[in-house]
Amino acid sequence: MARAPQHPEVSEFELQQVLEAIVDPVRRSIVQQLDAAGHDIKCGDFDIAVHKSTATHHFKVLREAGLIRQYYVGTSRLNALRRDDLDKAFPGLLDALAVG
Amino acid sequence: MARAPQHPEVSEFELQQVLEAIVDPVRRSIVQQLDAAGHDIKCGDFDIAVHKSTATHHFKVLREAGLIRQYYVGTSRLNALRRDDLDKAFPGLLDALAVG
DNA sequence: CTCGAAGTATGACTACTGTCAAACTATGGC
DNA sequence: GCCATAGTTTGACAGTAGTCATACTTCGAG
Repeated sequence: MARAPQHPEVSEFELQQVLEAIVDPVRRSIVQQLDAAGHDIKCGDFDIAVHKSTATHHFKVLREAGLIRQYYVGTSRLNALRRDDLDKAFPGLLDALAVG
Repeated sequence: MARAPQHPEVSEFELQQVLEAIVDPVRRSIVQQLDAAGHDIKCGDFDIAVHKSTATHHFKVLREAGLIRQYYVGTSRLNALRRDDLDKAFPGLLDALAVG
């Protein structure tokens, strides 16, 4: 289990990578659940219809694109939406996605 | 050659389909060129690095998602960005994409 | 210290999608 | 009528991405 997962800086965000991340319905759902909740969510507490290992893959894609920040609390991994960072890099993008 | 290509109504727009359309770099480039130009552009006048038949495919995807409107003038096919319709369906989305 | 819970890593499989080539269609000009 | 031009259609192919199963690691509880 990686103790300190890699997170890109805002300056490193790439639109192409962000779009590829959110185009997947499962990942977009994860982002929307985080946005709607307004608080961080454990990997296991999301409402997604895929296998655990598949979920891990999706979280990794979201993290590497800069959409979420992940950190451990005990054996659980918590996920936070990087709203401020995303608004800085791509103003309006997140809001436009929340609609659908 | 289809004389009257199908275009979806604004009410039929689907975010998933729009995202799948613009996630492709070639297609996003087409949208950005249309946006930057401010006027309609012939299929053959875009600056894209793919074969003619591949371009046809991309235009079709963009059209069916509702991003562009196509109409014939002689043997040429002109492409128009459906900015107003998109702003209605997904406010802020197009602007957020123009940034990158 | 042992066990269960939470998540990760790896490998295999499938399906989709972007790509090109070649043949075809439709329009306008000569 | 003929030909060049613009774009479409069809088929084939390669690469990639989402998926699951299995095995593994790490942490907390008892």
